[in-house]
Amino acid sequence: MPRYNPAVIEPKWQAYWAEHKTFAAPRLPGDRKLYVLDMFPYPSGDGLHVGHPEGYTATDIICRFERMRGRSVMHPMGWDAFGLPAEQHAKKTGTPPRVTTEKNIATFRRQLQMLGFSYDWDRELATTDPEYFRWTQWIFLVLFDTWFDDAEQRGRPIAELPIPADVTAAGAERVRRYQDEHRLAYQSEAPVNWCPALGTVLSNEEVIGGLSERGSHPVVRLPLRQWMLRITAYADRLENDLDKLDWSESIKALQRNWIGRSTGAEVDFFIGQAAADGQAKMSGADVKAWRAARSTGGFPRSAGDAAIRVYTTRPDTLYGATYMVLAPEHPFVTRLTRPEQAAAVQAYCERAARKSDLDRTDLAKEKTGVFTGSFAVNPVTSRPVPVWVADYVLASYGTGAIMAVPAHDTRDYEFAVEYSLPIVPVVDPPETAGVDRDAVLAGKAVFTGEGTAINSGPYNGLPTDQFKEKITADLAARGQGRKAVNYKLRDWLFSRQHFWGEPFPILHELDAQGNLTGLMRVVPPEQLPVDLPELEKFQSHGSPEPPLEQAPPEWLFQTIDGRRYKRETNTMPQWAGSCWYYLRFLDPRNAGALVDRELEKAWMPVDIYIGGAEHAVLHLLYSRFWHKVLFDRGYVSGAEPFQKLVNQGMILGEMELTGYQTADGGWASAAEIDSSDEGNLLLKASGQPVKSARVPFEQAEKTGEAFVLKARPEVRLESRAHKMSKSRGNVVNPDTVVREYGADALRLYEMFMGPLEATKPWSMDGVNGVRGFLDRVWRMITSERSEQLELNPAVREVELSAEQNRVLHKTIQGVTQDIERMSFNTSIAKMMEFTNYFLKCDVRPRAAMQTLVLLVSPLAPHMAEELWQLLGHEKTLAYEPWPVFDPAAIREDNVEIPVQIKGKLRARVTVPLGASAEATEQAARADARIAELLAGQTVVKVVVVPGRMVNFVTK
RNA sequence: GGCCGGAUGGCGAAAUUGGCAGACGCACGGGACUUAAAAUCCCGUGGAGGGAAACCUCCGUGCGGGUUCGAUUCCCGCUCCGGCCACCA
Repeated sequence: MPRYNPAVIEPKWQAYWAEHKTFAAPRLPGDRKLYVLDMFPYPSGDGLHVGHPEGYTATDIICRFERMRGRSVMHPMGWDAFGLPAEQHAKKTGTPPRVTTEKNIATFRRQLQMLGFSYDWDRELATTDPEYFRWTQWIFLVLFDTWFDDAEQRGRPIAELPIPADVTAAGAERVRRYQDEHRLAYQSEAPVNWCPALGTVLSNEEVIGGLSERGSHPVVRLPLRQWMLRITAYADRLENDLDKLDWSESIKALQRNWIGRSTGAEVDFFIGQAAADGQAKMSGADVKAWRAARSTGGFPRSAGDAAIRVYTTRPDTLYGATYMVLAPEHPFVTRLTRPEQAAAVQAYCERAARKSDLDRTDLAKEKTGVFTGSFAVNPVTSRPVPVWVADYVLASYGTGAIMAVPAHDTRDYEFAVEYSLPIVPVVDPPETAGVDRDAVLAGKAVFTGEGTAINSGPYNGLPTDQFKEKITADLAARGQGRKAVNYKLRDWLFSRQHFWGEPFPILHELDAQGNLTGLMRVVPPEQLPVDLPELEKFQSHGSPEPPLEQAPPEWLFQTIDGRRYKRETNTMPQWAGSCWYYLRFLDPRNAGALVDRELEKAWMPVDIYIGGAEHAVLHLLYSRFWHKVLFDRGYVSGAEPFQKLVNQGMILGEMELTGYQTADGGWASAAEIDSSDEGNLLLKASGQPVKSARVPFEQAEKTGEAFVLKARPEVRLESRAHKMSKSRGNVVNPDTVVREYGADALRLYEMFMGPLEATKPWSMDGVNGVRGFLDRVWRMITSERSEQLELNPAVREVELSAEQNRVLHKTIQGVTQDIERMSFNTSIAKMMEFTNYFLKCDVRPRAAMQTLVLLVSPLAPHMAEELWQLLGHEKTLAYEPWPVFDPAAIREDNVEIPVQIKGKLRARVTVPLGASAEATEQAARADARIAELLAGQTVVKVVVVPGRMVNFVTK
């Protein structure tokens, strides 16, 4: 019985494609271009995972399909190759990261080529290649040279930044510093997670509960000079432009959520100069004077020393603000702390400083805080409100200070209960709110929804939304507040204390003593790339400084025009290289520009981008940000890089039995475990098999002749799939699958499992099933009798019967539509139906076989090429025209339609295609069974959808 | 807690605009071929009931309501599962 032999056929065609450069993309596309991009992988030491080929197969099918439909296709692949694992491996073994990386890339390349993807391998790139990261550094220089013009909402060259007169007057150095403060790439002190025991800086994800993920060593937070990118400047555009993109609403929602735009108001609470000095309570005269100054002077850029500025989304609850909270890092904390509270406040702030953000959120349940001893004035009630310090207020959001409204904010309520602070309800919940209204009005419960204003002076009776508008305007008129917008999005911390990343093209000026002056200069673009130096050792050096501090002096120091400079020793994060790789693919060897403008204009944007949902936020947001900067500066022609985005679902491990109950409701017992095959027990009960319930041997013990399940019989029969993980031992290796079933089977199976975007479990039996389909196609077309490969004698040069023609054209139509909709699982089902039908035909017209080979070729290209050759063609089928279906061939003369009585199916009748509603109804009434059932009934109504169904409604 | 997604046979799933629920595949059962097994081919396979049989009846798309001649599909209210974010004022 001949079976398709992938071990021979697949390498043969892979070699053919490589030799003929079958899938080389044209430099410039024709008038119908298609740029199809996969999220390029990080080449880890574990090799390819079965999750990778899922998205890659989907894009490959689209590319092969569209090439056959005459489109110019760009389909490249590369490596996101910087990353910490190679550096950690270097620390352990001394193997340089570049060596490890190249080895891993070689493995990934081999595995991807083994799967027969139609990449243009001449465009392969790696982010770690100096000729690549030269342009990553170049883009950093663009960011460094750009400021964001709020009025025009776009990035502009730093040379166009207006300099205030007082800055100009202060001299050239002051001007440079002013410019530095406005660049999209700027420096700032930011805390890092320093682990002294490991001698390294850790990412937030590597710190769990204040201890390192590896080894559980203490981690401390240290401020360090870091590079930041001003992504917040682009927050509005990043949010608004989502509307133009063909992305799923869920991914858009994820990005919107991350950007986290909210509108509300900023409000100033008077504290007075005296209070600010921690000396005495403010006087009524101070308040009056401050108010008078504000009502004529307007709302200043900053609150000044005499007021605490807060941000709130609920200005309508201002009358219920009974206390205030400052974040422990708030600059006013020290000044507002009275001597008698100083010890407590200082202790609290020190404790908070040691906690990471994660720790703070872990303790979300228990609110802690400490009173400063000072008071501020509620701007509308004029009552003094106590000022507290608590770590449930974050320094990094809003103004780092809040007005607390315990009646209408859950966190404030918890805090107020804990510290017995007054709770004043100011929103009357509507009847429909589903809360205990009396409790809310008594200050015994919290209500966070909208309602009607109470206890709010002149605003009483206003609904929440009107109240917000009115009070914001009133505060603005008095110079005590203004409308404000806030974002959860923070500026992007862009530097890492790692070796294996892109060096920054920045030099820091040194003074005569060798200290940083704070001034810097860029490495000019023509001197890029700044390559990584050779490092002697990768051992930890016991300081939070970056590894590049250990670089040889000739790399580290430079003298230019008589001044000494030290290189920046931080490196860029892994996101940097992946932010713009889609541009480089278009022109990968260009030594004069990151991408030729004509090529960029011709190929961009990416038409289809497929990858995992784990990059739904960060990578896609960062890429869009960089692209917008490049767009503002005129280097790319569009504002968005990825027009259509599809997220493939996760592939889980095989289903595992977690408990069992027999089909008839009884319990399986050891005696009823009937047979076993490799690695599994097959459960039987009451003579009936428990449908496909397989128990891995590890869950059962053999005692004598019987098997005893370790699982307990009172547990229901349940099976469940889990994420693939090394620790669970359920990771499927693509090499094994290809060796056993072939690349075409792996590709086909991953597409047949279910919808691309769904999460779905792996099943080796399923792989075997689609392999069976490939064998059936093979047998349908090739000879079963001869040793030599030849056409099956049933395949003959004959006309198709009308029925065969109908099956053929229905298949063409269905497969074409399904691939267009990316519904690959159903397209495969339709080809299976075709094969099931034609295998039963004693004569299989050659034309039909040839068409099927073309239809299956995007999914199973190796076998298709082999069959195509057998059918007498010399060249690859990669550019054969895609089959077109003939509507006339599909049309049937008669249609069978269901006849219902009161919505229940009672009969089927056959009517001519295009029969009128009357004719259809007559045909239905003429049916013997329907006539019988309708006899003596009163038909109230007849619903006829011609060609679809008939429904008689009786009384 | 917030946002998003999902729930259909023993399992993965299909049903494109509200119109014959379960295509296709797996698993399982029966049969053919075979000394035997594998492979292959044929038949059956949502549940319950009735019938010698052809067939027939009822129930059935997580739960409870609603709209409709008709709901897996639309609306309202829940339950459970998964993902992401999470003291964002």
